[in-house]
Amino acid sequence: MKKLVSVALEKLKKEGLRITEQRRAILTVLASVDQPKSAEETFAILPEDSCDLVTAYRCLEQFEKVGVVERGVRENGTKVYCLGHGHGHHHHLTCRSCGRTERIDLCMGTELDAVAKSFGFTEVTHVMEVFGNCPTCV
Amino acid sequence: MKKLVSVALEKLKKEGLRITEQRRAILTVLASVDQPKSAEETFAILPEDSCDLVTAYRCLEQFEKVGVVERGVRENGTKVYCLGHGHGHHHHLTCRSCGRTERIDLCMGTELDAVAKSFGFTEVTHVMEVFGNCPTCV
DNA sequence: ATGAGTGCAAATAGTTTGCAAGCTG
DNA sequence: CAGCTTGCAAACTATTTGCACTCAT
Repeated sequence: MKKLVSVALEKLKKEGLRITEQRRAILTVLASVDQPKSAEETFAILPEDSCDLVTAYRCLEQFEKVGVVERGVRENGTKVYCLGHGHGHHHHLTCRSCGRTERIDLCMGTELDAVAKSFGFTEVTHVMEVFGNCPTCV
Repeated sequence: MKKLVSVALEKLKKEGLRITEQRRAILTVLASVDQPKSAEETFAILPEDSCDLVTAYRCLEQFEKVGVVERGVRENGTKVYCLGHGHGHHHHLTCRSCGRTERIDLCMGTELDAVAKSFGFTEVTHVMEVFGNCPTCV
């Protein structure tokens, strides 16, 4: 998991962003969990006084901008972020009641790109989240 | 377009929901636009004093619960709703700057269902939105 | 030293809730 | 006429912004 953090930090540097204790802490949290987290959740896991909640929001936004983290959306609209798990783009299956998350590699990014481009759209991105009730929560 | 509204009203009745002027107005708006709208946007299009913004929120929530409308999420997390266009489940390609929306029939709901069920998840739903910059906005 | 990054306070956007009054079936 | 619906006010959650100060480079 340590590696994920240093790779991320490396990328930050490459993109001209500065490396601070706060950013290192946030990335460490994201690397230690296996599910996408919202800014507030990430903040809650952070060691006491690592940084301000606002900083968490700002950092995550920056991280996303340079591609260090991927952003998803919860069923209720909350934005969530996760490190690329070293495997780039992927999606998640999340339990509505307990939040348990499984990784899904299924993705039709290529097809979507093609369709979007046929409409003349550029810089195509997509958000996809799958929700359900997991076996232990039924 | 009129037909869409009456079909929807019919469904409401079948589900035990009451038919009011407010609901009719909201459905009429959704039927008249070809893109998913948020509660606030829908409210803004509504003829003056059709109903309260809160009512729009509540109605859309009810509509979704009984399957009269489908819910999606914008890139920024805003919830959006649209009538089924009479063709059930589908997705959208939305321009980030002007909001222009194209319908996409591409969907891997079946595959997602299968994967989710293999994890033991039930009541599987998914949210997918595609974003890009449309040709006239470049 | 200089501008990116941070903390704190306060403002926003979007949405939800409580409650009394109104209207539908 | 019972109870689903609505309107209004107010609370809330998630997120953003302004500004002075600090720290990484």
